[in-house]
Amino acid sequence: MPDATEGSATRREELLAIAAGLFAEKGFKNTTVRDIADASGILSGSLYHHFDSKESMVDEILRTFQEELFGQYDAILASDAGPLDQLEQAVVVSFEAIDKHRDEVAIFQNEAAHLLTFERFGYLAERNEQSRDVWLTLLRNGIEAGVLRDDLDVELTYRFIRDTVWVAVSWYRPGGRRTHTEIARQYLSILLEGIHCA
Amino acid sequence: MPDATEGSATRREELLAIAAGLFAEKGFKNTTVRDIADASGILSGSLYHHFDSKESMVDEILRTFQEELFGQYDAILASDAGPLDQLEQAVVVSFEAIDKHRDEVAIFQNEAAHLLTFERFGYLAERNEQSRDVWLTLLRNGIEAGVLRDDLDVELTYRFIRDTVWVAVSWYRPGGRRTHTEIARQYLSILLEGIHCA
DNA sequence: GTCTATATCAGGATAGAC
DNA sequence: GTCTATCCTGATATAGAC
Repeated sequence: MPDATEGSATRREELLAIAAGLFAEKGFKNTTVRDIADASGILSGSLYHHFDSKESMVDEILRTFQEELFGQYDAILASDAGPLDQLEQAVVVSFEAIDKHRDEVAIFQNEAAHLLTFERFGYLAERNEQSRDVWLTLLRNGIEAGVLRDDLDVELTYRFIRDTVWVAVSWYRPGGRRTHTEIARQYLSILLEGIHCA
Repeated sequence: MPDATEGSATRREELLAIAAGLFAEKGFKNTTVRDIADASGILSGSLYHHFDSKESMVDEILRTFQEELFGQYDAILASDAGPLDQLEQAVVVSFEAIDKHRDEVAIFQNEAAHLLTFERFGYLAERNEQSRDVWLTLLRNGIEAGVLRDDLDVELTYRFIRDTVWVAVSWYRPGGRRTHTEIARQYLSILLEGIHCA
C-alpha cells in the first residue's frame, strides 16, 4: 500500500528526488530525460508513465519545497518573538533549508530566472514577492523597535541578506567542516555586528 | 582599417557583445547560434566565419573580462594603501565591474559552474583560486593590522563577501535609482559595521 | 510499471556559391 | 563577409506490446 504519508517514499517521490539531484547538479536544460531515466534504472519512455514532461517534474519539485519553506516563514512572523529573534530565526530556517533541501534550493537559485519567463512558472514570481515581504517586514520591525540601524537602505539590505543566505547553497556541503547552524551563527554575527573591530 | 585598438568596435567585438547579452539573459545553453545570428542581423552559418563554435564565443568573452578584472585586483594589492583601504577598493572595483561589464559578470556567475566541467574552461578554476587568494589576503592583512575582527572564520567571511558582491549582478541595473558607487558604499557599511545598532 | 521502437524537431556545424 | 542548403546528432515525447 504505497502512501505518500508513509516513511518510505513513493516511486513518484523517488524519481523526483533523483531528478532534483540532476537538475541541481547540471542544470535543468542540461539534464536530459534520458539522464533521469538512467539514474533511476529505467528507460526514458517509462518516465512518461509518471510525469507529463520534464517541466512537470521541476514544477512539482519547486512547488512542494516552497510550500514548506514559506510555511516556516509565516510561523516565525506569527510568533511572539522579538524582531531581532524573528530575523535570526528566519536566517536559521533558511540555512536549514539549504541543509535539508539542497537540491531544491539550488534549482530555485539557478533556474528560477529562466523558468520565470514561462507562464507556467508564474507562481515563482509571486513567491519572490512573498519572500521580499517577509524580509522587509522583519527589517522594518527591527528598525521600528530600535534594534536595527535606521540609516540603511532597507531595500538594499534586504537584497544583501537574501543573496548571501541563498547563494551559500553553491558551496555548502552537508557533512562538511561546519554545520548549517554554525554557518548561520557566523553569518548573523557578520550581518549584525560587521567585520570591523568594535 | 579595422583595428581592435580603435574606438569603434570591430565586427568581431560587436558580435561578441551581442552574444554576451544573450548568454547573460537566457543562459549559454538556452541561447542558440541562430538567436545570436538573428540578433546580429545575419544568418547562423555566417557566424562561423568569425568563430569556431558557440563555446569559442563564451570563452573569448570570459577570458577578456577576467584579464581586465584581475589586473585591477593586482594593482590594488600592489599599492601602498592600508589594508582597510585595499579591501574597500576591491569591493568598489567589483561593483564597478558589475556596472561596466554586467553581461560578462552574469555569464561568469551563472555558467561558470557548468563550463568548469569541460577541460577547455579549466582556466576558470584557476581564476576562482586566484580570486580566493586576493580576498583571503585582504582579510588576513586586515586582521593582522588589527582593523578587522579576529574571531571570524576567514574562509566563511571570504565566501560571504564574494557571494554578496557578485550576486548583485542579478538585480543591479545601470541607470537605476542607485549608482554602483552608492551600492558599494552601503554594502561596505553593512559589511564593516553590521546592521545592528551600535 | 517498464520496455521497444520510433516520430518529430531543434540545434550545432559545414561546404560552397555569391 | 554573408547566404543557401543541408548534414548530423541528440533530445522530447508518443504508441503500443509485455
